[in-house]
Amino acid sequence: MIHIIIADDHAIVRSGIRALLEKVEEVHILGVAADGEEVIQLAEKLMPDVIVMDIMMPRLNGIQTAEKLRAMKIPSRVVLLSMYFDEVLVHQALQYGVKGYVLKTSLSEELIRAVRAAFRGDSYLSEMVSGVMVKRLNNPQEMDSNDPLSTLSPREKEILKLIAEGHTSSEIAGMLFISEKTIEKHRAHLMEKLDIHRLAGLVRFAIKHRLID
Amino acid sequence: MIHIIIADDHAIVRSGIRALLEKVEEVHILGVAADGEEVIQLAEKLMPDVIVMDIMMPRLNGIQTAEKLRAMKIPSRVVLLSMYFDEVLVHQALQYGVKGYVLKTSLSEELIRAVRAAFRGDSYLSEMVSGVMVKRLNNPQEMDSNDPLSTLSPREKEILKLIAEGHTSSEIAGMLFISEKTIEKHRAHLMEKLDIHRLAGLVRFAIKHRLID
DNA sequence: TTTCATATGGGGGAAAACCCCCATGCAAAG
DNA sequence: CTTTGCATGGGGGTTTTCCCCCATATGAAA
Repeated sequence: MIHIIIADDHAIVRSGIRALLEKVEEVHILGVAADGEEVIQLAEKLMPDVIVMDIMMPRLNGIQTAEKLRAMKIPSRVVLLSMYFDEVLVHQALQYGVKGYVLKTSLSEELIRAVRAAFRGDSYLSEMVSGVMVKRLNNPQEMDSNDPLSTLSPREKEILKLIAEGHTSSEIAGMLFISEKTIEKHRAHLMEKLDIHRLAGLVRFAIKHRLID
Repeated sequence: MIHIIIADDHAIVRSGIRALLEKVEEVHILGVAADGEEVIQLAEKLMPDVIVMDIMMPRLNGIQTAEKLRAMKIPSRVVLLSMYFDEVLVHQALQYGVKGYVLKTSLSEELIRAVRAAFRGDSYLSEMVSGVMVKRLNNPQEMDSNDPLSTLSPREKEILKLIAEGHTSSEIAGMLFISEKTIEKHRAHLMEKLDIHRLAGLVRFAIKHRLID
């Protein structure tokens, strides 16, 4: 029997995951929680084998909760669910002994696989996640990036901002008193570094990282 | 029997909601979809009684999908699921005949209630949602008009979303099975209506008005 | 009934973005 | 002292955007 606690701040998602996991025979759901604090309290009392929780929760988030569980020497294995793939979060999660990192876009079978692996003490990462992490291990130091913005030089950030504001390369060249070719060079370099190959993507990146708006 | 289609871009959530609704006896799940386009195709073929879908999806979002279903005279009732409460979205949703607006933070019983209400032709809004909407009805005129999104046709909004997601005109033409020239025409029309004459501006507009991100 | 918005489609062309190739100078790090 | 990253600049080419011109069909509104 795998004894499980489920945590997600969205009650419907919580119930959905519960219903999903309950279809697996060897699974028994001990309880559910809406945030990390509740997880801690429940875990202390119920000693689950596996805790399946969303990474984005109010009060204590998934990572912080995993950290605290570890500090309290609660032996439950943690499987994190995440909306997006975030390299930094995965990295942190693994440091705190998290056994699974599954994207919500993954098939439900992946979640079940992750739970089983965690129960055995093994790790399970969504394919997309593990792929990038392996690449990571091969060249570890290069960009310690807690933030992709930090991989950009000041000049690149300046130009990215102007691009995202809607200026053309020739306009930017005029503003900065340098050649249009240089702007294009920076633009290409930006795209390569960020692995974004379309203007629309650059604009979204700039907004997301608060260079504009 | 209530015949249902479920749509959410996160496979795990999708399966979870499916498992949840399948526990209700009179419910039968006809199919699931990952975005609005798939919903349209499935709904046309399977004629579900109720469509339960997330409001935030790639390609066609929940609101746009409801709008399109209505335009196509598909009689299925729509229940929208949303992460958070957004007055403008609820207002739009109700305009397009959406029968239910349920927050993901609601209890799963609420979703079931909403599905049953929709099946009967009634409406169901999460408590928090209905409260604010009633307040709204008491002073109706003030808003509604200055929303530039409302000046766009459904097709234009659909295409704006795809543009902002970073697709080229030819890609979009391929997705929608229409000519690249028509996409360019819509694009030009969009820019004229919004008085935005650069791609970067369109992306910022789309994000600001929650068509994406 | 005529007009208007919507949605569809096409030709052509200038500008911008995007993709290679090439190079120089400087400063920091190995 | 050589390498590496940053910033600068150019040649040349394809694709995409953006701007005109043109058109047809439908359904709603005036």
